[in-house]
Amino acid sequence: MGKEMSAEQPKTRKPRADTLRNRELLLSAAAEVFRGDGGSLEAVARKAGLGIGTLYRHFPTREALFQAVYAREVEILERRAEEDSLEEWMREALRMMATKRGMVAALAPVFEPESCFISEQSERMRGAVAALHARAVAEGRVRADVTSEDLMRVLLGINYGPGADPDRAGLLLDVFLDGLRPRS
Amino acid sequence: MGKEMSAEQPKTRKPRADTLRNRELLLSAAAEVFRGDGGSLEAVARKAGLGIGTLYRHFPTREALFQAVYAREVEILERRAEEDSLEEWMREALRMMATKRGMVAALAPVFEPESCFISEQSERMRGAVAALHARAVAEGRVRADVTSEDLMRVLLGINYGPGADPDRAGLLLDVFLDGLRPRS
DNA sequence: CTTGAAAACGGAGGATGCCTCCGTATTTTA
DNA sequence: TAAAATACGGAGGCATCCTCCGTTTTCAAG
Repeated sequence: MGKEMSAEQPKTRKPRADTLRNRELLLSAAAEVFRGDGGSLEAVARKAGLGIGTLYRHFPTREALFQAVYAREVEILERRAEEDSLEEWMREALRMMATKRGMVAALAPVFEPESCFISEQSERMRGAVAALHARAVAEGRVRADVTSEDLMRVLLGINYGPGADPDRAGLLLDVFLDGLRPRS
Repeated sequence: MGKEMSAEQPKTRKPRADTLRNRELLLSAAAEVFRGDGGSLEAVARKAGLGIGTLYRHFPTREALFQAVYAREVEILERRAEEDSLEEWMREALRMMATKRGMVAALAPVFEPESCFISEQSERMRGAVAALHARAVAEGRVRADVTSEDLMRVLLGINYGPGADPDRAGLLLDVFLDGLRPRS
């Protein structure tokens, strides 16, 4: 808080090339390893052809890695939120999550309910849901006492909760959405 | 299948006293350790003042231990299933689960979606839900395409899924139950 | 191009947890 | 009380986590 007064341009070096390259390597390795349900962090580093230390420097925690892998998909969802209806969108999200189910298992070891991966960076995702939710509420299409975060909860719960079955998730979402309509 | 023909009384010894005592010690230690979210099996054995080997002999797997701790609560639910309505019962189950949320986190490390703790021994719990569900379907009070196992999934999902919030679970269940009524 | 310092890499190693195995101790039965 | 049955304890092999620091790579100033 003392030395650097000026904005932020003067003292920044260009980011090193290997850093960016390795980050990419790690992300794709992680996606592949985690897809197989239950890979270790060391396995990720190995598959990327990098040291374990490098992995930890890029992604200090399990969650950080997970979120980074997910980032791109979230962006897509974010974009779709502008044209889809709430129901369409939730179904789309459902499909997307189904393909990555294994990651949660891999994530589980250090899972803390508090700093859950819903929060933090995926603020953007919540933003997308919030927007859709607000619209739907304004149009009187959904109950007002259910929050957009509740929607996330249900989505994640039927996908990743204990005993979740991707084949049933669609139907369960249908039921929930039915119940979501304002009381008649 | 060859030697012992008669029922099961003749060749059974009396169960050893230490076995029963230790089983109790382990169960209460487990309940306490797991409540604190994220305890190790070795911590359980330590708190019980017993060797890790003893723990494993009593409860060969994480799930076995978890289920044993839960057994009593399940019995209660089983009993209530005979007098409660489906909705009342699910709310009761909700309350019960809320108190034990940490255990799922502790269970997670070896979590296999397949041999999930829903299945296996807690067959009885599923039986209870199944009975309630069958009754409700017969009376035309719920959609027939949702199975009793789906009900468990939702219950567990909104309680233990990522981002679950015990304070919201009740409302979410309400919504789901609303949607569960047959399409008009 | 050279060069030195900033930045990043690699992986050894300490810590912890899982689970098995078997020598020792306890309990039961005769 | 002694033999047989049963249970106990915890060392040890293996896997993973994560940190720490000596070595290597990259950048940019001269």
